[in-house]
Amino acid sequence: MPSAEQPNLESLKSAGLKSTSPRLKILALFESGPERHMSAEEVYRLLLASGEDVGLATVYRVLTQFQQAGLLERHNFEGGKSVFELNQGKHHDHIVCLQCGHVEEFYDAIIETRQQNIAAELGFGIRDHSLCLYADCTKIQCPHAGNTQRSTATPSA
Amino acid sequence: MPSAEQPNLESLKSAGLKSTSPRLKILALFESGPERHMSAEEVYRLLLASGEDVGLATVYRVLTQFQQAGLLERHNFEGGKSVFELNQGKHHDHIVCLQCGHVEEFYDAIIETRQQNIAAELGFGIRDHSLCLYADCTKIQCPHAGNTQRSTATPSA
DNA sequence: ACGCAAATGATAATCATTCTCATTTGCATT
DNA sequence: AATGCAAATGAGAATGATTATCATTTGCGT
Repeated sequence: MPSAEQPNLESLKSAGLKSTSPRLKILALFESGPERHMSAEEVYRLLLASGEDVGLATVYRVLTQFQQAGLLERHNFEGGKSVFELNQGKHHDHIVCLQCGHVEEFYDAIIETRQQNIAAELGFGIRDHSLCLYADCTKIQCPHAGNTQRSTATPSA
Repeated sequence: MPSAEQPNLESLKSAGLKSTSPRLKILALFESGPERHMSAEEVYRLLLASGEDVGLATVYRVLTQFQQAGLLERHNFEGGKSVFELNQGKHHDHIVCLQCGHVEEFYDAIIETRQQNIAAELGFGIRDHSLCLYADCTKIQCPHAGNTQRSTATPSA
């Protein structure tokens, strides 16, 4: 027998979390699911669709635990619901489709540097930051038309 | 008698909104109140505190109407609630205290330019964007300690 | 196999916000 | 100044996302 290779079990263990069925399934969904960025309800629906029987409350709990453990990142884009993605270590910003909520990623070294400089100029350190560009589905040929989006949601500046 | 000078009445009129007591009071609060950035509930509480009798639903309605009319800007920072500020025409980004939600403003031409470039590089136009830096109260000597902040709120990147 | 703390799932509760609807009010017109 | 009516208001119900509660189940060390 070859030596075991179960990164998910390891991730959970090192996070102090028991290796349970819902947790493994949620982690697997982020690692090999159809979408990198998912809300709690999307995760819930995908699990139900694949025949898994997990409660919505558990999904919320697990997502929050994973976020606190550093396995996932949480984003609060427009639309009123949190979106999660696998924490891959590499920082990046986002561009979100205002029509369907689909997310694309980008990274710009100049902006990152500038943010640090601004923080320094203002005399304090940034704990975190959020940069999100909003665009229309039509412009980015987004393949995810017709999703949910809160009606009154308006981009903040 | 000198010629009338009532910018608020004008603002409402040109927005197609009737000049009512709640609207004038809310507008006045943003123009000369203690805080440039306020949530619906903060507005509501300040009005109650100053003896005005407006309903919370009306505050929400009026804020949304003002935003749609271009009188106010709406921001969706961390903390789960929308924050409004007078639309002064000059675009700026924000730095938000993670402890109490107090907001400071800044503008950086380099970042603005860079965002346009990124949009161009990715091949589509930005409709809007949101840049927000998050810091701790302690670091910015924020005078507004002990306010509300959703416990699970986490900065998005 | 045991035992117990941790985890789960169903449901109630909470929070911000919007909707409903009966009553009131601004304002243009007599 | 009196009238009329659409627009606005306010109280409370409804909604949507998320969290808390609590009895039952399960992972895992002994």
